[in-house]
Amino acid sequence: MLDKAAMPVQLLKIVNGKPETPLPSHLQKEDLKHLQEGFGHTNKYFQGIVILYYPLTKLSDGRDFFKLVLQDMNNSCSRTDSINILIYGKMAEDCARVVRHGIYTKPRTTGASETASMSVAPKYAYTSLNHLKDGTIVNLYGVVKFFKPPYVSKGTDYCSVVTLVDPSNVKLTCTLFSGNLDSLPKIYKVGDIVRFHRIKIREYNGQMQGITSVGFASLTFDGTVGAPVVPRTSSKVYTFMDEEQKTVEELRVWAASNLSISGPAAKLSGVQPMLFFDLTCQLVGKAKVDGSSFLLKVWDGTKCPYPTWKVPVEARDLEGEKILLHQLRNLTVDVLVYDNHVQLAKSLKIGSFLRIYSIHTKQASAVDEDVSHIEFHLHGGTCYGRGIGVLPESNPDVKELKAFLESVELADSQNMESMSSVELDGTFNNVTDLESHLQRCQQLPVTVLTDHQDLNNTELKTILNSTAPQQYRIRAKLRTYKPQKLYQSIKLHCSKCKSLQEVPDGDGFDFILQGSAITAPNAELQNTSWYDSVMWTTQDEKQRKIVIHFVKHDEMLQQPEDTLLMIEGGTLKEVWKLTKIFKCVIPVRSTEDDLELLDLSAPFLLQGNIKYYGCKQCSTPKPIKSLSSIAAEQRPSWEPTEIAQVLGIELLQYVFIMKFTLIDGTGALNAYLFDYEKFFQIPASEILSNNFLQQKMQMTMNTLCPPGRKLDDLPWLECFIKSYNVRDGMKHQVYYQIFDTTVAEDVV
DNA sequence: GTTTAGGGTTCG
Repeated sequence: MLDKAAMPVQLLKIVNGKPETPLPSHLQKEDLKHLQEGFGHTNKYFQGIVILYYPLTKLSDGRDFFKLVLQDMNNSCSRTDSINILIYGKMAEDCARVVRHGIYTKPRTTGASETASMSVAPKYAYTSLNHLKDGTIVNLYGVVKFFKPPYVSKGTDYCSVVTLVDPSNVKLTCTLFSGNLDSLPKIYKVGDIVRFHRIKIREYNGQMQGITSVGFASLTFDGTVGAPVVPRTSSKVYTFMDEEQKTVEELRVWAASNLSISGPAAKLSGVQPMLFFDLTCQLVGKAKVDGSSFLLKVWDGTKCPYPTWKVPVEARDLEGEKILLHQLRNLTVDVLVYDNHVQLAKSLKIGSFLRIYSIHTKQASAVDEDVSHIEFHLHGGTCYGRGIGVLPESNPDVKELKAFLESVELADSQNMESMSSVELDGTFNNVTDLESHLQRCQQLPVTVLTDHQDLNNTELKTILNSTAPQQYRIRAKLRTYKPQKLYQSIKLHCSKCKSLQEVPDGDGFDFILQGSAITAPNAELQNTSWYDSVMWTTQDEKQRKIVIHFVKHDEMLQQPEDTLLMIEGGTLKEVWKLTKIFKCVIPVRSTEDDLELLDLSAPFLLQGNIKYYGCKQCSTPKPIKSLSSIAAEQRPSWEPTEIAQVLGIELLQYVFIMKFTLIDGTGALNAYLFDYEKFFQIPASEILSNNFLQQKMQMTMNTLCPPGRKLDDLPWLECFIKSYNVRDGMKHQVYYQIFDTTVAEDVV
């Protein structure tokens, strides 16, 4: 490549290892080890891979200067495997231009470094995974497709196995070793993005393999589109600038549509027997069991719906806060870890946040048990990435978990406080006293009125014998209720035609999205005065076209959390991911002259976890351009009601519909609860997508109607009910509905 | 100088 300074720079295309156009015959290839100081090398050439290059700079005499490092790809393990090349003058500029275009990452054009250092930051060259060659040491980027969190190997080091993919669709499995746990990449989930420097490439079993070499260093990034690009690393010094940021962002977008990344992680409340899953949790206690197994007591704030096993251990072997272990005894689960995981498990700190990968839930029953229980095992070995990872407090999943655990702990400690005050109070010396105290508590109603306190109670018998319509105040007990599965109580209600309908499931939405993706995007509807559009085609064989229209405000794009966007051709997963980042997402498709909403069986708007639907009967969808009127407002709030109104959509409201069977000793009647939010103090719109609220509602219902209680022991409810007539042909019936009533403050 | 593991679920 370098012959005489006057020779113009040419880019040679290498096909099947040979230059497409042959090199001049007088040139001879020279091996790096035959180069000698002080010798002329006229008519010789050296071939190598650009592993590093520096920005083109000007010397004090005005000449251009370019430095790059080439590595001999056939000889990279020897000590003299690379050569520094310094180029001056016109050729420096030409060479810099060729190098920039020949490799994966493009260099910045400015020379400023982010650090205070005076030195010029080097430009690393990155090899894409389809261009790896045996025996080379390279720098590369990849999306994590599979990984084994660091574990203790049988040798002297920790080991972590990581499989990467990149947009060339080539996979590379890397086996990384280090005596220092901290210097292995901090990968927490599939989809994370890594940058490896100085990884050695070898061929193993007919495939390329990566392995740590001297000076190996890594950066790891969250793979979520839109998340901050913050590297996780143990290196104190690393180069990371605009190009690197751009590369990570590009890989995120690529991964989002080309890699299947599993959805939200399983919680203890969602475990099923006989499966493997990853659990994100906090360590509450640990204990040695025997030589080959070790016990971890963990919780994630949710309750496992099955009885769980308790591993018997000596009390003195159990490490952890005794009080907390007792308080959380019904929420913690015992995880038994085996063999190679024991050493790591022993070293874990109580209180730390863990992700336990590929836990096995096993159904079993002990001899003295009637019902079976669930056991949690982390078997020996590292198949499927089985292992334990410690998550830092800065991890977004940990932040979310912490907030959740704090809310659970708060509720729990309040109960503990009231219990201990009862227990500590001298008046309650024995069980009978305690019971009578509890009974007195039960005299207090578990629901209260929000209005009409001056009205007197009416007995149910009197109400049943009266004509409708009328309103009453009652004091009654909740004998039973329907539906027992609380999520079934959520319906969609149209306030215009009064119809009720089931909340559609995700499959129907997926089907409608798939159907709409057939419609080709209309280029004329992109980049208008009120939105900017971005279109791309997926890399897979489907070649799907996706367009995102970002609605502007004052001709400017807003922050993602304030932005409404419309999407054409997206999948369920893509739409769902966008809702995590942007304020509002509206799925649309192109017509000849405007974008339009999809079928109203699909949500017309998604905000956070909430899907908003329109009434098919009462809506008259208007062209999408009607939205521009909201975009032009002073501060667009993107309220669903307002969006629905301008789009001609009759917004369906989420409601709880339940049937309460009430008794008071004089009679029994069924009263309907029709509630948006007031009764449970939980928005009906949020409950389907919020596990915590579902548990909260279940707890509320357990207080109103404690399972397994005798009639006498049920708590009292204070309610307002109204009677009304329903005539259906010849049939006439009186119905009752609860209103102006809410669950008591101490019950919520 | 340079092993370890080299992805693909279970003894308990």
